[in-house]
Amino acid sequence: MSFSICVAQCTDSLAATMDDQARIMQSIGGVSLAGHSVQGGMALPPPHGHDGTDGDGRKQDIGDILHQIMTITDQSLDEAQAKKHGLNCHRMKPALFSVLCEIKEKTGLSIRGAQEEDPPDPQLMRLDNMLLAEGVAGPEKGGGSAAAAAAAAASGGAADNSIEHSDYRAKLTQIRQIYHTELEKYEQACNEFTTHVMNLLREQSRTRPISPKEIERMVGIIHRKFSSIQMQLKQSTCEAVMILRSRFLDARRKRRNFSKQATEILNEYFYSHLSNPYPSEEAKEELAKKCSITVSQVSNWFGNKRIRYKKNIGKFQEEANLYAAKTAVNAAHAAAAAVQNSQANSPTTPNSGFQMKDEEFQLDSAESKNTLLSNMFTGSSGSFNLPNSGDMFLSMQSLNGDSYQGAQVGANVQSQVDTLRHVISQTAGYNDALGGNTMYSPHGLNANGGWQDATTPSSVISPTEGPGSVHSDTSN
DNA sequence: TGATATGATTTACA
DNA sequence: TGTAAATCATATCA
Repeated sequence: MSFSICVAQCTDSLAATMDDQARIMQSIGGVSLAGHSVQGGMALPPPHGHDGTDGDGRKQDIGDILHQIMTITDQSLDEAQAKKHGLNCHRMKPALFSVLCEIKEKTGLSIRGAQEEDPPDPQLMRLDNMLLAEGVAGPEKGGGSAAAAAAAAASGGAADNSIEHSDYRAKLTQIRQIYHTELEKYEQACNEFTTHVMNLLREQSRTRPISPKEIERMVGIIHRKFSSIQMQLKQSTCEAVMILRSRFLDARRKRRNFSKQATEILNEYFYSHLSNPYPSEEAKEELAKKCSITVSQVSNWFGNKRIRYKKNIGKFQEEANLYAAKTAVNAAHAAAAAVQNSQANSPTTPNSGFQMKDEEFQLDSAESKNTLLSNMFTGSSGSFNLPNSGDMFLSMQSLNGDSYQGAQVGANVQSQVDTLRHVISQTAGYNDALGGNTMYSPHGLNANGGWQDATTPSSVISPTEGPGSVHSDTSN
């Protein structure tokens, strides 16, 4: 393909040079080398018709010379070498050489085509940069992980994502390998051809005047030819990478819904921070970890949630109540655990039972409290299902950054009790909420639709909030 | 199959 | 740079 074109062009160039030489030889006139081989066994016929009148004869001569040139390859290598040697040793050779130099100078051959250094091709630079950025060119750095990682960061489903990611990387590695193999081949071919041409020219420089500069120029031409071929290779590689990437990104657009658990975790955080639903970076990371999604997905989710909640608060009322109830149950669990811990840690405590101040409820165990609260929320014992309330509670604990700390339990007991009482008093109104009254109010929203204190995102890790204050926002 | 839900992307802005 | 808002594109459901 391009290589053969290049070779053909170089061969043409060489043939043209030889043709020039033949013409020069012809024009030398007085210098006769009759009887001796010239240039690879080419015997110059005796000059005739030099007065310019015998045009046909001259044409015939040129025809003969050309014929001899064309039949050079018919001769054996030894024969050709012997003839060349004969020419080099000829007594008139220096004279011939100087004449050739003179003619060359006159015809300007030595400077013909001389050109200054080309500036770096911007297109080539762009291609190089892109290949470098994609990890195809340059040192291997995990197979162009940049694009894959960027795409992976924005896509969901950790497991599926990693499969897609590895698939992308495998294909990119394949492209990289092919690219490097081809590049190596081109470079090798370029070097071989350059060496060959240089040897040829050096060889010829003994017979005809060829300056090192000219050799350099020829090498430059060859290199330019090969670099244009390399550019085609780079362009093809870039296209392949772009296609691969677009396919990968297209696949990424096929979204999958988050798992139910992930949505619950996110919703819990959202509704428990309703007054300021702006998780900090740490909170986002924590949530992302818990939900097996990425931080940017958490950000997306909160962005969507905020806007959709704000747009249609009524629609989310039920959901808000649901999560408030869950939070309440969690808080109840926390309170119960706190009490139990407190009892266990303080055997001298006179009050052995957990009693509400108003004596309305006596909660002996977490289970009974859970059942009781569930009943309260739903008005019946079965309609409000909290299958994972225990798990949810655990997740809420860690979500808030504070693991339930036994050491602080004693100090927090009172606040836990207060919280529980608060929750219960709220849940008492939940039945009303089901009938149209609302337990949740968009209290976090300003009159102009913005969240209060939106500029100071809350953190999952909030030292001022104890486990019982998980729902601190919702309980307002 | 259309309506709705939902995750992702884009654009503008402070 | 993070967010609001609009919008797109796909998933899900009746």
